[in-house]
Amino acid sequence: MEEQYNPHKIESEAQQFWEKNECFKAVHDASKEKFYCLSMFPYPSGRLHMGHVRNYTIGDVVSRYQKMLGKNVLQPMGWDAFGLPAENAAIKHGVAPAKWTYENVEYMKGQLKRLGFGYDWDREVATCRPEYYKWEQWFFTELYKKGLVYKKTSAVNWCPNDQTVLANEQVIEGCCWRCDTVVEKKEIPQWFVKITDYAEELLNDLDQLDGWPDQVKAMQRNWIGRSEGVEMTFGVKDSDQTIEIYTTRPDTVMGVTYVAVAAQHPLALEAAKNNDELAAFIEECKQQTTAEADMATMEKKGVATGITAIHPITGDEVPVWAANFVLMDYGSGAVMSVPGHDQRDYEFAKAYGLDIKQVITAADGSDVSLDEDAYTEKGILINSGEFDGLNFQDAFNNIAAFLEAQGKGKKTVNYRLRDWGVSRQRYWGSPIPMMYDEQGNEIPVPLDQLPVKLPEDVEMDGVQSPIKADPEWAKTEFNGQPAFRETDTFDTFMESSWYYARYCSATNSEQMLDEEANYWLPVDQYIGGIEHAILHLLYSRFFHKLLRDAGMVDSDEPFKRLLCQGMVNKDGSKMSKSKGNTVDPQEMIEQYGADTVRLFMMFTAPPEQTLEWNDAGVEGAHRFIKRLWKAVHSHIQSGSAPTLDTSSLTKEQQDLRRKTHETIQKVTDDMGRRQTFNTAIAAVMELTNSITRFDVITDQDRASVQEALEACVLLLSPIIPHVTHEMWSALGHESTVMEEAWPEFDESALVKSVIEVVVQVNGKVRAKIEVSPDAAKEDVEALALADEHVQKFTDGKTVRKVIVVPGKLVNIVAN
RNA sequence: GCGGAAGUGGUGGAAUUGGUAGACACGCUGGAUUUAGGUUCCAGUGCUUCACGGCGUGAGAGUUCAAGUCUCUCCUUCCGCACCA
Repeated sequence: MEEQYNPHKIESEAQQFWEKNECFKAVHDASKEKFYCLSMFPYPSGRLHMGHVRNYTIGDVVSRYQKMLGKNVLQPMGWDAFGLPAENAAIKHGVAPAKWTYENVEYMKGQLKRLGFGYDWDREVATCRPEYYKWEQWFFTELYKKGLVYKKTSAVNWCPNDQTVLANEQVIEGCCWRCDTVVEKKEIPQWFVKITDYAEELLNDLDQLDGWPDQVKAMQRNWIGRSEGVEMTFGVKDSDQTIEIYTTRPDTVMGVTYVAVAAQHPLALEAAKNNDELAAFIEECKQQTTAEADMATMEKKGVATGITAIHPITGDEVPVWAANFVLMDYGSGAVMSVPGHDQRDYEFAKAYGLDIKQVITAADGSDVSLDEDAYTEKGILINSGEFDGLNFQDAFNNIAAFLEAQGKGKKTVNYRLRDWGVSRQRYWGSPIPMMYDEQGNEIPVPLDQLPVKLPEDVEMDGVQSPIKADPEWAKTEFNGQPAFRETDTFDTFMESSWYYARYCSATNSEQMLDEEANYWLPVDQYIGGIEHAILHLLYSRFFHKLLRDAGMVDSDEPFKRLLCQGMVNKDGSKMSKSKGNTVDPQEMIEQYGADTVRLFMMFTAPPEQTLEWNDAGVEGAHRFIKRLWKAVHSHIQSGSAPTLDTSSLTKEQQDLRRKTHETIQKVTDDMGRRQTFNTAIAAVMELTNSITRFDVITDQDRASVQEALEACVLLLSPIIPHVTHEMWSALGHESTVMEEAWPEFDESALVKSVIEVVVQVNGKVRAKIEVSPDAAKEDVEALALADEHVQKFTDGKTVRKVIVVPGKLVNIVAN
């Protein structure tokens, strides 16, 4: 062992050792308990950023810790390789997206290796490889055969900058999630996957996910948006048409004074043919749909359609209005309006002079006024004929039953979740494996013709996808007849929705998944950014259920435990190129070595919390490694230490040994149950400080230090694996530290001969006394009362009460 | 508006079950080593007070022998969703 800590030499040697001995190869072995640890795979953008380093360090620490616990660990890595940036870079630099992507993959792979992450590279996947997307294409055709895939022409979110369709989830406050351009509406034929068929299961199964953050589960619940209500049918006067509406407040049905429909509602469109004002309004609404951000605050506007609706219960005639606040794609695009008890309906009624009728009054009898606002609380029905006096729940049930008996309505469950539009008009993605005959009939591409390969050697003109620009590409045949390929590609969320499963069977060229999938899955620990709380994590859960229903996996959920790591900030805001506050991981590794970067990341903040980058903090982490290095070096200078004789330890030796075992106990809990790696490191730092302060005179002193140093090395090895690899052998071991068992604490070492007890008078600390751990309560109390510092504060007062918390404190109440 | 998280020294953070607030580290101050800088080592470091003490976890109330932790009211910040009938 060299006297000076030389991270580059040590790290290179350790990495070579791991590679040569295939230390991270994950082998299917049904006799062993498995642990599948997965970090979200990166988009190969060029180089790693600090967010990646944080994410992957956490994953590597968990993996190495679990391996030391004796688990058969799988930790794979791959590339989310399709997507827009490759096209943009290709246009900018005149290089094919594939070439750009593969070069980035090579560079970033080198960076991951340099950081010492223990991946099984034999299972590496890149989603842009035909071997990968072949199975995605095949699975899509299977879903098509099952009726879970369909094509429909619909208004989609269109980003005029990226020239592509966006999923609802990719529209952030009316703007493109990637480039922030204001999104427009466009009518385009699209492929959809029926995620709504699984809405209920996706919602209910969230309850199984005990290992997920509440925040993420809440976001998914919110996104799925289940509501219970009643669907009912209004008649149309002088017509056999009807208007379907959905409401969650059927108890207010007797307060309906008008019906509002979306501008795009078929009835409104029809009525507009003879109504210029309505036609103009519909046109105006089309323009407005883009700015969804303003929707909530937008002024309520509408135009009377001239149509009269018939109330399903009373038979009363109410006007039908087209209104800008009614959404066409939620429910049926029409609502019953109860201005007395719905704030939007109220504002609209006020604006257009429509009737406001009160049908609900407060359950506690307090005054209800409709002068300023609608009364939206649930209360007791009035002015509602036979339903008067009912509360919300009874009214809900009775009115639903009444409508059902009349054939005019029924209870319904509604979801906000929409089907997943997976078509993209971009080039750099998996071709959608469908074709059309000359009549335009849909034909799924058969398995023996898969994959439908995306040509990789292309030139990008920056306007159109090369497979759309080249008419020859689409030409194919089916059963001897000419056919044309779909030229749209999949949303890249398709690839990232099942990669976690493919790692298990990554090299199988015959099947999408095999028996290994059921050995490794579900993922025991998933780690990634909170930005995927809805999109990726919901789609993956959906895909897992599809795989399950196709008989390929037998679990219901893909990710048992989820950790969303916080952002990496500098100067108070997220590191980003545009802000110019990035720190390049590569530079940090070159300056300090991988172990320092890993240690700093794990020490500075708990994993879910935002981490503030601090150059001085990196120095501090580096300094700690050097201190530990020095402690090991000076210890081994005097030769090997004898065996520790625990039966005859001095007080100082006992104290150090207790500290060692307390540290093992705490770090074990912090690394496993709590996942607070920052406090685990702090505990080892304390132990290191105890070692440094410990006077070494006898052989048994050296044996105590040996035990303490070994604990430090073992406990830190998941976090700083290279330097501990070197120190472990320097401490005289033939074995490899990463293959050692995680240390266990010795209960008997934790026993104290005296314990310190805090003495409070009226809740304030006044003294500390030393007592035997098995001292009787009465004796501790007597000792506390007799203490001179305590007496200073009890003097002249009467002791009313004494509380003794064994082993901790005494509180004397006196006045 | 709805949902979620958070607010503790100069800074990052710790306090896990209601029981010593500020572990560990950064920074700073003083000292040793050094020609100097850096490194390394030692000591100090919540505020206040000469001291005994007093005060102190966003604000205010409450429960309790005891509150950073529990309850209520309020303020602030961050994140997500948002005309979803």
